[in-house]
Amino acid sequence: MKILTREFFQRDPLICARELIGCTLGFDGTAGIIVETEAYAAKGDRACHTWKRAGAREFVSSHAPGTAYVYLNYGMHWLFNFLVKGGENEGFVLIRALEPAEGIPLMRSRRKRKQLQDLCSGPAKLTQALGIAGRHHGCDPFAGNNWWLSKAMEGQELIVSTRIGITLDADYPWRFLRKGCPFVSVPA
DNA sequence: GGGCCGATTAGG
DNA sequence: CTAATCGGCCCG
Repeated sequence: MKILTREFFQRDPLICARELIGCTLGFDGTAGIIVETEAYAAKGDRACHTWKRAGAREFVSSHAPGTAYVYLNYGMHWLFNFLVKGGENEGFVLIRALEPAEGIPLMRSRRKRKQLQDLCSGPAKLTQALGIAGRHHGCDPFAGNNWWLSKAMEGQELIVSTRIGITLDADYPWRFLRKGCPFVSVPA
C-alpha cells in the first residue's frame, strides 16, 4: 500500500480532486475509500470560502499543502477539505463521500445508523463517522499523527459533474465521483 | 449588537 | 418540505 506524500497536494485542485477518487483516507482507527470529491479554487471561484472570507485566504497562505481545512456548516455539520497549493492554482478539495473500509462498528455507533450506505455518503456524514470535527481544523495529516492516505487500485470509471449545494458558480464541472458507486452522496 | 447566509442532514 | 443551529461577514 502506497502512502501518498505532501507533494500530491502541490498541484492543481482539479487534478487533486480527480486523483483522490479511489484513494483511502484513514483517521484514528477508521478509514474509507474516497468515492466523491469537489474542487474549489482560491481565485475566481465564487463558491470558495476565499471569495468572501479573509480568514480563508489567510488560511491558504499560512498553511502547508495537504493541511486539513475543517469548518462548520449550517451550524451543526463539520466538512473536511484538503488544502491544495504550490501548483499553478490554489484551493481546496472537499471530501464528499467514502466507501467504509475500516472501523465500521465505530462508524455505526457514531452515526447511529446500521446500513453501510448511510455511514459516509455525504460530506458531513463522513466527518461524523471518522470523528473529524473543528479541533482538526489546521491539522497537518503529514505531520506524523493518526491520519493516512493511500492510493487504492485503479480501473474504476470516473464521472464528472457539477458541484452540489452551492448557488454561485454552480455550473463548473468540478465534482468527481465513482461511476455506479452506491456510497456517493448524490448519484450523477 | 443584529441580521443574514450557508460546500447538510434527518424526519414528516 | 422544513427545522435544526452557529461562525463569519456586513452593516450601523
